[in-house]
Amino acid sequence: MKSNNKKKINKNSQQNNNNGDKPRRITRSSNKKSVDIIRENQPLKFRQLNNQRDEQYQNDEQHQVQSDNEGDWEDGSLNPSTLSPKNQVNYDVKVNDIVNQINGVTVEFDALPESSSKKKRVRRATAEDKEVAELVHKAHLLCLIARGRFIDAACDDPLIQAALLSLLPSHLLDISEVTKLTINSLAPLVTWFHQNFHVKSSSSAEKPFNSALACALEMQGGSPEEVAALSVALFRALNLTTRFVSILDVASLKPEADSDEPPHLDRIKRKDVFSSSTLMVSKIKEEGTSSSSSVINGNKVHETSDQSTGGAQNISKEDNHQKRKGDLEFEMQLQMAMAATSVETSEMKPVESTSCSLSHPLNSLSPFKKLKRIAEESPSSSHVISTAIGSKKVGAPLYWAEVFCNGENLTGKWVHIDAVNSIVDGELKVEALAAACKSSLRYVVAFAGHGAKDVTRRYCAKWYQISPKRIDPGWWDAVLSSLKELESRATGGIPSKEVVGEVGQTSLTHAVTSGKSRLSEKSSVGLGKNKETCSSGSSVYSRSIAEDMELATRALTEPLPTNQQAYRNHPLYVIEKWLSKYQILHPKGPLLGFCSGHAVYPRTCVQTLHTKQRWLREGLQVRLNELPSKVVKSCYKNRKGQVTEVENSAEVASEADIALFGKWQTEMLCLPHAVDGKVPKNERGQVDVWSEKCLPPGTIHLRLPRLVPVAKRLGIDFAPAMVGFEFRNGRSVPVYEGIVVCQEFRETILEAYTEEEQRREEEEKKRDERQAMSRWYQLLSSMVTRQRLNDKYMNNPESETEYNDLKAESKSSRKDTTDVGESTPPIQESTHRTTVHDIDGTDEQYHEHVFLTDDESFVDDSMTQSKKCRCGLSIQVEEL
DNA sequence: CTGCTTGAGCGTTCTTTGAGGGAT
DNA sequence: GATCCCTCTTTGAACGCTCAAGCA
Repeated sequence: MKSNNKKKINKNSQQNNNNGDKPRRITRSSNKKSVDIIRENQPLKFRQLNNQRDEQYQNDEQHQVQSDNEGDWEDGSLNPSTLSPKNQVNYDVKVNDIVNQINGVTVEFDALPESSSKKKRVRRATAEDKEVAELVHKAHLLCLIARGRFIDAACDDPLIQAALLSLLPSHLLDISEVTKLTINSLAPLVTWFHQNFHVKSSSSAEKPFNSALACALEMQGGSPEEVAALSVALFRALNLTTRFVSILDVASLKPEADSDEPPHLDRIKRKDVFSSSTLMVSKIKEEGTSSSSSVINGNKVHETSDQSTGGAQNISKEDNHQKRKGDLEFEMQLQMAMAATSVETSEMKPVESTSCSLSHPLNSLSPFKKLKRIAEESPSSSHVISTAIGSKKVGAPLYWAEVFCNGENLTGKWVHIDAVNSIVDGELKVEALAAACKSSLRYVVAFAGHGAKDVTRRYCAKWYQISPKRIDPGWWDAVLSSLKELESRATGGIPSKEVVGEVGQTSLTHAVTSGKSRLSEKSSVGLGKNKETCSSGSSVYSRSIAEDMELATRALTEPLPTNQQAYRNHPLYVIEKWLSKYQILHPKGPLLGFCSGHAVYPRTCVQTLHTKQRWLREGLQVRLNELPSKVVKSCYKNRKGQVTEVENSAEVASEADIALFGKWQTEMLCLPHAVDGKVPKNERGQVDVWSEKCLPPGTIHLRLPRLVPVAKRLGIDFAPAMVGFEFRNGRSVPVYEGIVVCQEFRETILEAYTEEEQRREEEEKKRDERQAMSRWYQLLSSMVTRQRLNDKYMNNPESETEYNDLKAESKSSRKDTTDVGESTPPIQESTHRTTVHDIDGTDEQYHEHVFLTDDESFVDDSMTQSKKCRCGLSIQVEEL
C-alpha cells in the first residue's frame, strides 16, 4: 500500500515537473536540492487540488515529508490545499515554517495559491462512477419503456377512441375506408386534430394515465405526451395502423454528464431555447394563465401556459442543483410510471370538474409577446413543464405517432406524424429540432400492441454521434427482442412462415413459432381491423422485415462527416490519420471522398497487424518472402538492464524495430510432424500451446498434473506444454500445464497415470492415517501422564524436591511423546497392551491397570472397543 | 459557433521463459 | 556434487480513449 502511494506520488510529481509552470517537488532525496532552490532563487508554485483523491495523495505526501524516521529516502511534496481556508490567509508564512522545520532552509514563493487555482482541476470519472451511471441508465430505460407501453395501452382505450370519433367531422371519417393510404390523405385529419387539441398545462402527473387522457380529451388539450397519445388513439380509432413513438430521454450513460455544467450555463441554454425559433411546447409560468402561438419553421405552434400545479412538475433548481439531473429525471419518471401503473386496473373515475374546465381554450391564444416575456424570466422563478419532467430540454419533440401508409411505396411506409405541431412526414426534422432544444436523440422507440421497437435509425442522420451515447447493443437487443415480436404482431409485420422462409429470416421464424403474444383483444381491435393491415401476406410480405431492411440501409448510407474528428471512431468510414499503431488500410480503397484533405475510406478496409510471434498464437504463420506491411519502433528496447547495451548501437536499435504483418500475409501454421514417437520442440525444448492449433501434428496435449515422472518412467518422449505467462515476483514467468506427447502414447500414459495416481492416493491415505494415529497417541499419552502426575503429587503437597521431580518428569514425559514423532506408536505394537494408571486417589496401593487383548470386545454401532482390566475396571476406546 | 490541437487523467494492452541459497 | 525446493518481490511502459481548455 505504501509503495503504491509512493508510486502514484512519483508519477504525479514527474508529470508536474514536466510542465514548466507546474509545482516543483520538495524532495527528501537530497537536502542539497532544497538548498539549491534557494541558491538559484527559483520560485515554488503549488497547484490547487480540489478533489478528495488528490487530498489523499497530499496527505500521504505530507506524511512522508514529516516522517523523517524512516530509513530510506522517499519523494514527497507539500501542497497548500491541505491547509484549512483560515490558514491559507497566512499561507506563505505557514508553508515556509513547515519547510523550515523539515529541511532547515528557507523557501520563497512568488505566487499565491489563487493564481494557480485558475486552472480547474479535472476530476475524471472512476470505473465505479461509470458502472453506477450505466446501471442508472439501464434502469431508466426500462422505466421509460414501461411508461411507453402503458401509454400505448391507454391509446387502445375504446371509450377514448369512441369519444374522439364523436368529435370528428363526418367527412374525415372516410379515411378509414381508404384502401391505399397516403401522406396526403392524412393531412386533413392531422390539421383538424392540430386545430382542436393543444399542449397546455396539466396536473395529470399524479393521476392515472387513462384518467389524464380522458381529462385531456375533454379539455381538448394536455401535456405533449397526452396530446400525442390522443392523436394515436384517434388514428387507431380510424383503423389506421399506428404506433406511439417516443424519444426516451434517459439519464446519461456517462457519469456526471449532466451536473458538470455550471448553473449559469444552464440558464443561458434555457434562455436560448426559449428565444429560439424551434420552440414547440409550452413553458408554464407560475403566475397567471396564458397561451400563445408562434410560427416555427413554417409550422404553427401553440403555446399555452397555466397555473403551475406543483407536485412532481414543480422542480426548483435551488432544491435540486445538488443532485445529479439525470438521477432526478429518473426519479421523477419512476414516480410517474409507478403512479400510472399502480391504477392500471382501476376504474376510470369521473373527470373532476375543477381540473377539467369545460371551456375550450381554443380561441384564447395569447400574443407572442407573452411567450417572449416568459422566456426572459429568470429560470429560478419559473417552472417548466417539459415532456421530460425536470429536464432542461424544453421544447424538444419527444412524442409523436407513426402511421403505416400502404399507398406510399411498393411495400408501404411508416410515416412520422407530429399532430401536436401539425407536422406530417417530418422524420428528417426531428433530429434537428431535438438538437436545437439540446436534447439528445439516443433512443427513439415505437410502441404498439404492448410491444416496442427501436426506430432510432429512421430519425437519426448521424448515427456515429448517437452510437457512443447508447447502451451496449447486446443488452438493448435482448431487452427489446420479445417486445419487438409483440410490436410486429400488432402492426401486422409478422409474415406467414412460408414468407419468412423465403426471406430467410430465421430469427423472425423463431419469433413466430415461439409466439407468446399477449396481445389484448382491445389492441387487436384498435390495430387489427385495419383493412390494409389485414391484407394478404403476399402483398405485404413482411412489414417488419421491410422496415428492418430500410433501417439497415440507412445505417449503411450515412453521409460522410465533415469534420475529421468524427472519423476517429466512425463505424463506417475511416481516414488514415486516425489509424492506430497496429492498423493499416488493406486494400487501400475504394476512395469515398475527402475531409479536410484527408482521403476517406470504408472502415472495412482497416486490418489489424501483428508480429510473427503473435500470429502463431492464432495458429497462423507468416508466409515466406512476405515483407512487413508496417515497421514500428519497439517500445521495449530500453527496458531495465538493456539500456547500456542498446545505447549507441544502431544495429541493435534496428533490431528493436517490430515487423508487422497482416492476416492476408499469413497461412495456416505448418509445424513439423511428430516422427518415431519424438515430439518436435522449440528452441527451449518445449511446445507453446496457445491453442490446439499450435500443437505439432501427431501430438496431443495432456492437461494433467504429475505426468512428467510417468512419461519419464515409461521412457516416452514428451515436451512440457507452456500455456501462457503470468507475472510473479515482479517478472513474467511461463505457465506450464501438462505435457505434449505423441498421440500413439496417449492410452499408455493415461493408464500408467491412473495406476500411479491410485498408488499415490493410497500412500497418501496411509500417511494420513499414520499421522492421525501418532497425534492421538500423543494426546492420550499426555492426558494419562498429566493425570498420573496430578494424582501422585498435587493431592499430597510434599517437599520442594518432590515438586522438582514432578517438573522434571513432566518435562521428560513431554520429550518422550515428542520423540515418538510420526513413528508408529508403541501402543499399537505392544500386543494391544494398554495401561491406564488408577486415578482413584483413595487407593492406598498403586495399581497399574492392564488391558489384555483377550478381554477386548467391540461395541457394534459406535466403532468403539471395550477393554477390561483384571481388577474389574472397563474403558471404551475408539478404534483408529 | 465550430473544429482543431494539445495536454491530462485513467484504463487497457503488451511484454514475457529467474536466480540464489539451503536442504537433501 | 547433484538435485530439489523455497524464497525473493509484488512490472511498467506504451497506447487508447475521453475530456477540457485554448485558439483560430
